[in-house]
Amino acid sequence: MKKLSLKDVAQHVGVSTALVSYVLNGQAVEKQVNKDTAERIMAAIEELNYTPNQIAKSLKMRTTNTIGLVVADINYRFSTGITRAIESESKKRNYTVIYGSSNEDENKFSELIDVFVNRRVDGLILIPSENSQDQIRALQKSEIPFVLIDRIFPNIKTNYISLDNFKASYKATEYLIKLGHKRIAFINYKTTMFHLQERTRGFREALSDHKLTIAETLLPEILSANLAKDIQQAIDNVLHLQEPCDAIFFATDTLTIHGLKYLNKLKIKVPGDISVLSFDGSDAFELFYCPITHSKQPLEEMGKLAVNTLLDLVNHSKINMQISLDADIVIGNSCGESV
Amino acid sequence: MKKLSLKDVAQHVGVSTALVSYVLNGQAVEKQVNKDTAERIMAAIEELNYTPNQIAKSLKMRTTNTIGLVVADINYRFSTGITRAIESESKKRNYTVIYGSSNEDENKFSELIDVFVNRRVDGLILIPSENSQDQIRALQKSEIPFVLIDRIFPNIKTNYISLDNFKASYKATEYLIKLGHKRIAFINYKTTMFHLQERTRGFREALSDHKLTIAETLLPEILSANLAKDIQQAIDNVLHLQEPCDAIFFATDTLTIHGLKYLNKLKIKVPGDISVLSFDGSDAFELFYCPITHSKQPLEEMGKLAVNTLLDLVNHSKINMQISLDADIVIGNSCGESV
DNA sequence: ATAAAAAATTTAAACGTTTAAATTAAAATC
DNA sequence: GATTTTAATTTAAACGTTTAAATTTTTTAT
Repeated sequence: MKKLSLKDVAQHVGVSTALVSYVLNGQAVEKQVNKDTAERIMAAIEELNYTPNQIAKSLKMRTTNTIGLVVADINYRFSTGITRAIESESKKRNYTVIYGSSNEDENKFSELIDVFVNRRVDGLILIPSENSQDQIRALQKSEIPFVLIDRIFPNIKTNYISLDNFKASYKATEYLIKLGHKRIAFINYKTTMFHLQERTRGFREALSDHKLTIAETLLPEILSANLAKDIQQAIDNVLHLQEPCDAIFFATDTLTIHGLKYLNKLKIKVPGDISVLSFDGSDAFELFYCPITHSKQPLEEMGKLAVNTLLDLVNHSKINMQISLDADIVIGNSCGESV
Repeated sequence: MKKLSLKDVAQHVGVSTALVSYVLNGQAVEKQVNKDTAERIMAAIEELNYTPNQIAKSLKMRTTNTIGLVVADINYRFSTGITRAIESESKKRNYTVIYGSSNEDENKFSELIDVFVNRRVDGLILIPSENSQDQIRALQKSEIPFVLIDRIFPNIKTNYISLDNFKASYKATEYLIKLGHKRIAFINYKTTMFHLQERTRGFREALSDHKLTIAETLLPEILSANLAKDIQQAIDNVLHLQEPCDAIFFATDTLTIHGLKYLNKLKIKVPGDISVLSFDGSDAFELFYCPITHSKQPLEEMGKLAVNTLLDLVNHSKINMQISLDADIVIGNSCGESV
């Protein structure tokens, strides 16, 4: 059962390939194809069950109707959420997504982009890994459209859809403060990534705006290479200060998970002994005995906006979009809300 | 910065496109290209930073070096695990994966396959949704190679990589029995899917082989459309029999999660009040107070085998592979192990 | 020096589309 | 019925590769 070509259906109808192409692409009226002929062609397409060869089409049109998506790690809840949103929005717009995960490795990130560019994707949606500025700059020099999601580089002017991490963190911190917490620890990665630094900045500013002192001992930094141990160390430290802390705000869901595991191990009760607030939720929270209060990113919206922005760029609009969205706080019971 | 073509580098060197193509594809010696010329061409490729247009190449070669992957739902742990494995193995073999999620919808499943086929993927790796037999049969008639993972149709002879679900379930049940449990409930979906039915079969056979009576009341069936409520109902039922059950074996990780949430709510302690065994693990288990004993599928291996089998097929080997793998039991403490 | 053999290179068609331009057929106008 | 206008269709080049076959150049043998 050889795949048939447009030529085959043209021959079958007894007409040139041009006509078939016209009716196939809905240009029948525009190109003044005889109505009767058009119908015969349509019928033949149906009958022979012909589907055009996208590869040939792509070559001719110099566009592939394909979006390349690089996520930071497929195992992140953020990644699957955003991927789902991007995929469904792309499909609506008749685009296919090619997909890859950098696993937080800048080299793999670059490789994936190269592969996608060679495949002539029409555009890229990227969650860049740390230290990939050079790669992003190189991309800018090429003419291929791209938009960043989630993580951005403040020194590089690109199109992006991101959370207003500063604001989200500020608000979440404020939420803790208003519940009466005075000694709040903020556990974040030691990182050069802007979006995470912004979370720290938001935390600090909220404290100082509410006249709380910022104790550096309450701001431990975790090395992701040494995640589990560093978190245990950090928690031990903030719990054993002479003025111990009354709440911990974790800067990512992964940090929260590791933190809660350790608190479980120490038999420290949430929120009885200590309050916990998480940046981002996780399926893993579901089985914790106490619903974890967390700020929640609008993944659906981000994905949708990313696709729409990208496709605008693909269609040669000269827009320049820097979109920052707000997070919601999902209120659980881990900050002592019901007390 | 216009993308340059093979012709451009040919002109730059002052040579025909054929030669450039030969050295580009490592056929320099075979095609007796002058060593010096070959070097000049290489140099030019480097200098101009030329990369071939994969689209044009695909059109000519009638192969795209692309694999289409359809998973059942991107949010399943199984999906992300297998995707990761497939992606990394594909990359090793110089293939790109195009990817989509059917969200357990047979129509979306079909659509995705159509899109991929139109894109001329070289082959497909599929986790079929329920009721997609017709689609699979249709695929068989086309000449495109594919392999199923995880879920298979016993009445259709296809290449597949799957778990031996019967055996895995049998062994897991046996594990419970050997720990002394006598009244074991098995909570599964009401489904036509073979792999899940096999789990039930394994459970039943293990019981009868160990001379335990099979009480139908201990085998509730859950409608996935009514997941949360059905599970609560099911748990209520098996707990309030006159001879109540001493262990629950959940047939999937999702069922386990919902089950544990409800047990939490009822303040029923695991394993103190009841033992719990899960088919497949989940990140969500991490924060449960008790490590959940579960059988674990070899995702890495499955993904790798799927890619290798598929690529064998793509290369016209006439193999016929039905591979069934064994699961491991990851021992936690939820079946009363340490008592 | 010439013929034959081997090495190096080029030519040109093909993959399956799209589409501007050219051509032909039909209808309208005088 | 000749001319113009409009409608319908075809032609052919192009997209960027690959590769069999043809051609040219160089080397070897006589």
